[in-house]
Amino acid sequence: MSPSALPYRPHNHDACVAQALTEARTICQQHNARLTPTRERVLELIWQSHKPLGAYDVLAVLAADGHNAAPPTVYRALDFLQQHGLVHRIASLNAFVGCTHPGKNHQGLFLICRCCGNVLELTAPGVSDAVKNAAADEAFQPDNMTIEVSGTCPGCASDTAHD
Amino acid sequence: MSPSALPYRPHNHDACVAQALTEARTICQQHNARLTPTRERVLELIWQSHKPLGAYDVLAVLAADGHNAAPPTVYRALDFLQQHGLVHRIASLNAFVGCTHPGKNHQGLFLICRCCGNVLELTAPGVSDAVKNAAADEAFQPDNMTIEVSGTCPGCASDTAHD
DNA sequence: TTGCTAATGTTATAATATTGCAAATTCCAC
DNA sequence: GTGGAATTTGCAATATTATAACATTAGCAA
Ligand SMILES: [Zn+2]
Ligand SMILES: [Zn+2]
Ligand SMILES: [Zn+2]
Ligand SMILES: [Zn+2]
Repeated sequence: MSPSALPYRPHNHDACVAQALTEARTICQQHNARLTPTRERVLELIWQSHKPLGAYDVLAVLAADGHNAAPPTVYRALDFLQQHGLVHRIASLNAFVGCTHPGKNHQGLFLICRCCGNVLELTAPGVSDAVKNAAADEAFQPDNMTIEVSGTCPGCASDTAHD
Repeated sequence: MSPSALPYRPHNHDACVAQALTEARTICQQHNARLTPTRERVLELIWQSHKPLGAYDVLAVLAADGHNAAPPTVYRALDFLQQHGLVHRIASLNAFVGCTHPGKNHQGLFLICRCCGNVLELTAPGVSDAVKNAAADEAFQPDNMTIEVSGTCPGCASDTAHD
């Protein structure tokens, strides 16, 4: 199994978070963008697991933090993070997940487990090429793709196998 | 250009609608499902163009019809129509569009024009195979795919070409 | 300092979707 | 046809997700 399959097996998730935050700082510096405390905190929360988090979930944690935030605070932070390629929005869930390939130019494909909720982001150039070809056949100029797959991850499949 | 590229060029759209309704009746009969007046009317409204329609847009037209409907009426009708493969929900737009391949077993790929709003549904087996392969490489069992591409359709591209 | 821009706070509201229960309709066996 | 089950609809309330509009503050440079 490829090492990218991280969410599906035990791993040192604190290291995931730490790395994501470090990379985010670097990327924001390169972009001359300010990773303010609120933005950084939101990113950290999004990374608290490999399960997508809703904007209002983020909001609730901020509130618990003592940060008296309103929805726009969260949505603005999320917009910023998306803009800089640090998080992705999962359209089929109205939720957000940390990008596992930040800084790299990539088209994500998301494998969403219905059972455990974890999301694995793949780069899948083969898929985006196939989509581009299909679009080109219709003379359509793509500019953004949403590719999301719901199903069962290997962990959950083996859990339920011995029923 | 393939004949499926219908929304992007002038065509007898009344014929589109009529055919969609006829096929819907047939399919519901085959499924032993009841295409009630409300459901049929909602399907007709969804088909009023090749642009996806929001649930509340449908609701507004029903209201104008004199039908005193509440949101659940519309969402239930849309659920029914989705269940029977007569409409698709476009996750990136929170809106619904008529299925152009009803009755056929297919995985849709949607080309969404940002400019005119029209959506072309493709079957694109190449794409779904590529997605299935990518999923299989991670031992993931897909069960539903969302593949949506935003961009510029050929009509809109040629309109803006001579700027 | 002053003035500019980006970022945040705040309030309100818009837009999308669901729950739960009661009433009506339709279906089907008898 | 009639009774009873199952499906469909009506309806009120509410949940969830997202944005608009405007005031305030922080960061930064001339
Ligand atoms: Zn992790
Ligand atoms: Zn990514
Ligand atoms: Zn048409
Ligand atoms: Zn379809």
